Amino acid sequence: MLVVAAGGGEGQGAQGEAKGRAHGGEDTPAAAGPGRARLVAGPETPHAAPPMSDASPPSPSSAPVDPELLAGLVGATPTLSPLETLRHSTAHVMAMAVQTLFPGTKVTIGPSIDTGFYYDFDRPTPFSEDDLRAIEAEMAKIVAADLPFERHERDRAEVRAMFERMGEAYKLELIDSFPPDATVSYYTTGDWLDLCRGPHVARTAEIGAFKLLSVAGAYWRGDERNAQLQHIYGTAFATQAELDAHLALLEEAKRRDHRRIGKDLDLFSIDEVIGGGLVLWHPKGARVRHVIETFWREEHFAHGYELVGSPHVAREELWNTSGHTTFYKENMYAGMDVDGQQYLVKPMNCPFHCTMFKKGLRSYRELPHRWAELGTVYRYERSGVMHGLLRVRGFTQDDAHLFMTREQLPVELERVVEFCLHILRTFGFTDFKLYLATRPKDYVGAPEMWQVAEAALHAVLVKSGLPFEVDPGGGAFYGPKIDLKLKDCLGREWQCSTVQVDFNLPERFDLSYVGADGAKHRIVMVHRALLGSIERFFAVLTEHYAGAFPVWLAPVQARVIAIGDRQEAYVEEVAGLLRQAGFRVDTHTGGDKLGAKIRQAQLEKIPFMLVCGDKEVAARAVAARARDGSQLPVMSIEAFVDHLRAAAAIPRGGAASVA
RNA sequence: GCUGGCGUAGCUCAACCGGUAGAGCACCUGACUUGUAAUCAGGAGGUCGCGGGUUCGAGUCCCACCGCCAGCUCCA
Repeated sequence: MLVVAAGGGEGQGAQGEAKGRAHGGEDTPAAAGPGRARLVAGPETPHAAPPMSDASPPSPSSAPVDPELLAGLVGATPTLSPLETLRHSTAHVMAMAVQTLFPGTKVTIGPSIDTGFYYDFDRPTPFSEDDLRAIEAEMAKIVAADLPFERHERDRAEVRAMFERMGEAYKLELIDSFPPDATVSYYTTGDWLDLCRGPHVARTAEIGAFKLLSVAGAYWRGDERNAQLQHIYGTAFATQAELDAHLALLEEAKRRDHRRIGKDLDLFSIDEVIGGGLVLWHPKGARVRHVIETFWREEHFAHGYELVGSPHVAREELWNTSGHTTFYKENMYAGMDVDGQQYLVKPMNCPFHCTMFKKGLRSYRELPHRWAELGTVYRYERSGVMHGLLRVRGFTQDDAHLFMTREQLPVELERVVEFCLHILRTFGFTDFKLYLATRPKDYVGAPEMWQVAEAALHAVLVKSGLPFEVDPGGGAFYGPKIDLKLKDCLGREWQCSTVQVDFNLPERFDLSYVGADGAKHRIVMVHRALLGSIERFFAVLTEHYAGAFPVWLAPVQARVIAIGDRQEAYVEEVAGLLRQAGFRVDTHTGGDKLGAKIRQAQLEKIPFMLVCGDKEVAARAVAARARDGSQLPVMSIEAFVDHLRAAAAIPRGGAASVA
């Protein structure tokens, strides 16, 4: 029943939080910046309930590399794929070109990455776009010279002395981080050399097609307390055709950018006067959102959930109880004084649901409770990280909290994952990859409970038949979790869904139930979000469909078009009938030529255009054109209603969408 | 937040070395009454992101600020 996802992909859409240690707590107070409206930074790992794993910009996903592991590799040549080797060699050629053209520039590191390579340089003046072209030209010369890559191994002191003479301070720092007895290698390319453990292609002529794409600041070793370097990013492939294909993919991604489409189709906007990361939903976007949310609510009722609601603010005491004022301070906005009481804007919904659960004595007979809410939350994000709808400061989570006995956990987890896949498939996604994050070093809760939960999560993953990876120690301090990433039509991965077991809040809120034995037992709690946030999911949907939403989601499903003024009354009548039948329909009458009316509807990506001329009026029919340019036979209004009804049916569970 | 780039009409963009802001689309009006991706003509529309400064004169140069875009440990 479960579809197995394919491998590969671009690896976009992961985000810091996907790593389990939610990002907020890692910000130092000093780094917090002038977010005046916030509380003072706090130390620990944030709670990150149904973690807003949503709002992340497309960014490469990767596992952190353990420094000790790295140290163990020193001297040894790592295994790289042919493409990785080629890219790494291209990075060397770029560094050589840079040091040739810009003497005095210091080199740092230049690895291959999923989509190409980069090299970070230390140079007082920044590189310009023109510099990139000059560097490319110089690289071409090096490739044409067909210089050999030669590996040299020397003892550390010797190599160190060499780089010291060269004034390559960063290389010295790297060498000093190696174990004392390590053999250190470097590679030469002609008369240029670079500390490197390899491997490389044999000769520069083996380097294929490459292109330098951008230059930006990057911190030495990724730490913003370190010097900022110049990061030149490029990509390389074995053949020009592959490079062209990659560049075409980048163009396609640009064409599908939800910020572009959001503007073109008048779906949403973000206004600087309102504030960064705060979204205005225009009528068309709000209409799509309404369809998403209506479907979401109906499905939740159908799957044993109840909908609940909670306010946007609560007294500070609530957040003290939940612990947010300690471990989530970083991401919370400063409160407001109400009658002498401090109120804080909610960054999460869970404390409300927990409070609700405590109303009354709970029996095992009534469990589990599955309480869902489209809850709008606000979280501080640093100004540089906002990105369209993908990373915002105010967003609506499709949140739910499940309160249960520990015995119910395995079954409930399985139900949640199945439900999640059902929802995502309905929206047209078919490729998924799951990640299980297990107990970290610092954690709360009983080890045996972790064991039970991790085993249950693992069983769900296996049963799903979907590809998954385990991230040992990647769970939140309060419980293990499954993150689900979906792949869009360009193969990019996006994290939306998350299912997290929480051993923390039931303790903090003292959530319990009376068991069959008459005694009180601790509740087991699960947080989950399926779409993640409505904003982020909407962005992913928009990019996946390039704005041509499936009929059931399209803001306007059909436009009735009059060829001339004579059909205007008929057009309004047809539109009225379709609206009465429950469809989203508008009209286009007036002086434009038919071609112009068609063109406009095409640009708006409206699924059906119903052309009405004198012939259609006489026959009480419509001539429908689909947005793919195909022509439906002229049919009666009633026949078209049937056609549209079929086309607009919600493809529950993932039937192919029509038109 | 940091580094770099950018910010001109609703949108996409022009404006040489500083000389007093322009086009297309969209919008409004009129004409046209049209058969499947742009009919024609006219009109209106801009504190050139904001605030200072230099200059006889600033969209253009300088400073500060705001915003947007890209990047910010896939590791010698």
